[in-house]
Amino acid sequence: MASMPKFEQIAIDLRAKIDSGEFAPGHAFPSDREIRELYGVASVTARKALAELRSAGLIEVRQGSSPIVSSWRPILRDTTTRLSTQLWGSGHAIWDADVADRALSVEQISVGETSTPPPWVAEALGTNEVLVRDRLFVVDGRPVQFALSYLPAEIARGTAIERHDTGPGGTFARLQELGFAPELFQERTRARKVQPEEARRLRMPADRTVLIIRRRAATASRRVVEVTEMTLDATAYVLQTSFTA
Amino acid sequence: MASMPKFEQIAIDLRAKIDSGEFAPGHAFPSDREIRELYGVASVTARKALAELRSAGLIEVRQGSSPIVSSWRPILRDTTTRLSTQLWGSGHAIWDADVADRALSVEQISVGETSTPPPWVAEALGTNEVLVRDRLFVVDGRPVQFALSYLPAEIARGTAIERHDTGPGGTFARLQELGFAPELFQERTRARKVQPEEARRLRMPADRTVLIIRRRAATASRRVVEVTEMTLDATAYVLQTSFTA
DNA sequence: CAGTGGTCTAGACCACGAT
DNA sequence: TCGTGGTCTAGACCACTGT
Repeated sequence: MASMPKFEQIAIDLRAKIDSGEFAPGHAFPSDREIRELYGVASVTARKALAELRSAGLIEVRQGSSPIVSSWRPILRDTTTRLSTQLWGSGHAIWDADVADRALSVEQISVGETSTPPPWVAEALGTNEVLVRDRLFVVDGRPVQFALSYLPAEIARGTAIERHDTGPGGTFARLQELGFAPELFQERTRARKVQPEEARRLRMPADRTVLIIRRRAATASRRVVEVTEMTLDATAYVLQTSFTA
Repeated sequence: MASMPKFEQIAIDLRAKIDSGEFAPGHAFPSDREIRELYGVASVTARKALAELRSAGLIEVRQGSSPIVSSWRPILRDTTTRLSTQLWGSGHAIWDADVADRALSVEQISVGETSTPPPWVAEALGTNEVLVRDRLFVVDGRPVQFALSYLPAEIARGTAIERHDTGPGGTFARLQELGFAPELFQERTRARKVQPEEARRLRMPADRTVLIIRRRAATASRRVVEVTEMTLDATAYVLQTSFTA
């Protein structure tokens, strides 16, 4: 295809060399200067090709040293099973189903109250007095997601939900003990470019995509008892959902 | 934030002017030359700011004339209800639930057989002899998705599934009549940059993101009778799924 | 034909990391 | 200190659109 832009041609060529194993995961990758010389193009063009691969998550880029071919394996996040009663009812945190074989840590936990939540939160919960739980999830040393959870202060105040460690089964198990067992769930997901502050927190390139998942959890009597907004590095995840007709 | 790049500053500023209504949906937007003069930057910088907004779906860009502020409202695609028995069992195509109030058309339908399907298709269906249905979905004049469906030729050959119009209830209703009613479903979704050929078909900018959804449909006896790969313009959709604990 | 978007060149400056 | 990535300038050429 002679009509294809140079930067795209170069990106495709380099991508093929990753797929073929010529550049192996965890090893060095050509710098922009080397690409300039290899393909005989200007700086901007070489950088645009590099940006493609970085944005796609194929290479990891740091100032001061050459890029490295990524060895990341995406996380499979199953919407249904991770929230099933079997899991969070039997002493497992809902995250367990995602990364059973991955090294996981939860960092930067903060808990607090606010009376000025985002409008969609206030509308969903039916109150402005909410407890906010904020945390960052790190897998294999890589930040992959942060999540903001909101609960009615009326329910959560003075309970283990206010603590950093909410105990076995997590927030949902505590809600169950309080008589507000979540049974109905709805998630809405969209994709958009990451915003600068989000990119900083997730230590990801500024031109990458995030998945925004907003979840509502309600009791059997349809009272919404928790809403969460999750911000995921799109290159780190595959979302899965299973259901029956 | 003095440390923010110029192109980002400009993009944020222009975005704010869209949000505030200074540039109204459907109306003209500054060209790159106007942005160059407004902000006193070079061509490349102005273009990078414009590319941000175009990539986010906020403006529509055509060579030869100024950009236009987009008036698109995202499609809500509900994974669960759109596949419920009530819908496709009662004479509605599964798409109906998505766009009940939108002008929808299905274009570029092609049906054929192949003995060299993608590996994941052959593995899921347990055969290399498959029927392929390919179609493009257009909403309000905008291509928003194309989908490739694969069924075992053994089941679909000689049935209405081979026709462009599969009749009331679509493919799943025909499968039900043939004794292969789909009852178990699994979807896997990931986001990545659109590829050049995909962008051409969806008439979307080359730097945008697509959502790739792979669905498996199986009978109650766990025979996989259909798999589909859907390619969605990520700016056109919000994905929704509802479930119970 | 003029204006526009898409791409590209050949430089430049800065911040950062490894040595 | 030197190579790297991130950004930016001031031009240029081409393809396309509307007048």
